[in-house]
Amino acid sequence: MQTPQHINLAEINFADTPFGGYNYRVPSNTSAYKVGIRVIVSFGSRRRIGIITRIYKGDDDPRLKDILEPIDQSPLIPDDVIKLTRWIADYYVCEWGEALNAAIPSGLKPTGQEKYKLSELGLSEPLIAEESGPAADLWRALRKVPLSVGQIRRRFPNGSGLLDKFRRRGWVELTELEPRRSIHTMTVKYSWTGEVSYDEARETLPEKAHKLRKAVDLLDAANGQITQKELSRIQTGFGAIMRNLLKKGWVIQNTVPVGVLSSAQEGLEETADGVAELTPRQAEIVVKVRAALKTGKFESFLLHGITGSGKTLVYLEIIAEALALGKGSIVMVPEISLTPQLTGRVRRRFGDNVIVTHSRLSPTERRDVWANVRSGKARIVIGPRSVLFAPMRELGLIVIDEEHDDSYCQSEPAPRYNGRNAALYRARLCGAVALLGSATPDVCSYNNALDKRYRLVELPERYGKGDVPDIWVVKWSSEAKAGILSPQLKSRLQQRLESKEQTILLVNRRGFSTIIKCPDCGDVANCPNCDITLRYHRVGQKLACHYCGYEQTVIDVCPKCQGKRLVYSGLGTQRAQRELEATFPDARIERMDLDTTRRLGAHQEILSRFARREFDVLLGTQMVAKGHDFPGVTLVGILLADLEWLKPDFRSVEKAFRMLTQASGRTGRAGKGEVVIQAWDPTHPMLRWVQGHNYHKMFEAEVVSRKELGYPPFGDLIRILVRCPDQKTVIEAAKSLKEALTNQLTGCVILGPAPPPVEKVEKHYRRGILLKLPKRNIAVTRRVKKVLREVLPEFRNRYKRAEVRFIVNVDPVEI
DNA sequence: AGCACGCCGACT
DNA sequence: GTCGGCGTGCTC
Repeated sequence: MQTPQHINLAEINFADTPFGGYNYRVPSNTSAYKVGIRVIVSFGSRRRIGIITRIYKGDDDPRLKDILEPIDQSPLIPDDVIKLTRWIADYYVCEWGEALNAAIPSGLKPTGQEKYKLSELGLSEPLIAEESGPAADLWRALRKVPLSVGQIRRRFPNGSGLLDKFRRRGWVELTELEPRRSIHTMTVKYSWTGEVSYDEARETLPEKAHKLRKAVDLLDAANGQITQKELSRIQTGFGAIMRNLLKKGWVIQNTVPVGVLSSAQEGLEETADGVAELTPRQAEIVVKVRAALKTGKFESFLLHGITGSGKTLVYLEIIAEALALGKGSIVMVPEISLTPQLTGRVRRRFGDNVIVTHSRLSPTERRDVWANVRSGKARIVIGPRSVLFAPMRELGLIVIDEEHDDSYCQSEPAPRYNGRNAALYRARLCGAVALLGSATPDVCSYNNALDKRYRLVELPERYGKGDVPDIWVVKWSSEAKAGILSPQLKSRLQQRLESKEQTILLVNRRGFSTIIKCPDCGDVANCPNCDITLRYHRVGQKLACHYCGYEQTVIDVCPKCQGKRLVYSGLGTQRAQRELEATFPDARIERMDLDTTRRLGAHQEILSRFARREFDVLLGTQMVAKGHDFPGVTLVGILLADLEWLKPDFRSVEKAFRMLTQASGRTGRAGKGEVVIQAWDPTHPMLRWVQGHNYHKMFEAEVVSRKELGYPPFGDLIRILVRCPDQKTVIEAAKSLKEALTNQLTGCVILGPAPPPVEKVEKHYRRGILLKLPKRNIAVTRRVKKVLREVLPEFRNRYKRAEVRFIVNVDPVEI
């Protein structure tokens, strides 16, 4: 039985700082308040938008405030996603609000920031209008337009002080923040009233009223219903015309949500699909997954299928099954492969049931996508990492393509989470099937499969007549002065050019030269903000830092000793391009790297032109290695292969294997292909595994070395990065954090603090602390995270003024 | 994060 | 005495 004091309370979390759960009273009309809706509450002197994360009965307390009003009519964040964000916050040691923020589509976040405007008292301050000085300037600026704290700080010297003064005098007040209420984009719909028939209308209208006649014709053709949005696509300037019809009483208007997704879904080519017939192996896998789907219980599969083995077809069959069962599907793909490859095939098969999200969508488009998923209109949603938060009803399947891909890991800002693992958790919450696919699975995932945590299904053969390519490894060194191509690669490239076949060359480093050194004093051109050499870019004649984006003009005199013999050395894509053009003057060569694909659509454009054989050689960074089919390609050359496994990261061998394997997979789709790998050290064992197309060998070797060092999957890692503009402070802060952790933690190894490979980035010095926890030891993991939750806020507070940041990364992808 | 409050030294 | 700087603590 309830006591009278037991009233309805709500826990509110905010998606911005200050985070932390706060409790409010639920007003008497309780039915409007549900978990997952946004509400407006009073917080200190301000008003904030929060999300109800829990509704419960509790004792009243005079300190509690009432929720002011609800924003949404139905939950913005469905129940399972609320639980998912809670899990992310716990597991990845971040604020719940940060995780919630990741789950809200940008088109539904509050518009703008809070701004200050002059209060009545401020406006009536007569003196200041005449005076000069910063205060008067601010007053005049605010009289024109409200400004945010940030704007004031930027535009006025001592802005925060001035603002403080204004506040104290009561001259300013905050403007109301305006949440985006409607989850739909609205448009005006015109409906033919039928008071006159279309023919009568046409007779009434004068011959010359072309536009009015056109409007009537359009309405006639559209069964009497047309939206402003549709009209504006046909022709501009219908506004006045429709007002005219409105006045005549021929049409009525009302505001409706835009039903059809705007530009979001345009430009998605539907790639031609061959006859979709499953091989016996594929069919076997489909049967297994289908059976799991039908049980309505959580189950996870790892589909290990080499490049070209037909993983996509398996996905399509399972999605079809889910659709037939009335269940929704989420398909997660790496950002880069959101080109027509997979999306085109899914759309072709499932048409309007499919919706695609990607990073280039505007906030409004994201909101549309979100609304269409939630309404149940789209039963299949495809997108990168964030798609895992899609409000899909009756979720039955999550496909995670290229499950090993690092783009599933968000490193900045918090929540620093692995989208693949979070998706697995969501599948668990919903009783859905998770289907992870990869040609070169994450070593941890494969280990999970062997441990029976996932069910392993494999496609070891290429689908169709494609054959695995021959892979040659050759020694190459810059000292040889023979140019960037070894004789072996050069002659093969020559052959391809003669026989009109295509070649892909991978040089995983941007720019022209990577090191600029003065031979007289030994000085190397470094970025002023980071501990890294500047790269020379021939395009634009500049020196650039690839970490922070710093740029300066080319130098020909050493800034230290005025020596004039600066040496520009080191190979990047731009130098490779120039050397190739010099060696093969008739070849048509295109470069694809971050610098040539910055423009919207440029990436896809280059690939499409290559597919149409408009050029012979595609040269670029690792983006040339990922997921595209080019039947014309019969040669792949990989330069500087050693760079990959020399990276200071416990997963560098795994990553190098993957990249070389992926690149190799770009050839041989339509017959015999060849791959030439150039390396300083051609004896590296990893190269044998790549040559033998032997994932298992790589896996076995990695297992041995990681077991020895206690790295995943034989131990869990948590990395704490401490960064600060001052080197001394960062060293001290990291050291004392380590001490605090050492005192409070047992059962885990604490390494560091140590400077990371690049110590200084963007004017901030860094130190890393690494916690090695025993494998899957829930008790230890829990204790460690609990200690972090207690200790970190203390340290953040203590070092707040020194601008020290403490960044926690659970299961980091690099160390 | 913002904002209030309270404690100090520098000015009218 | 008052103004403004900055350190500390709270926001349901």
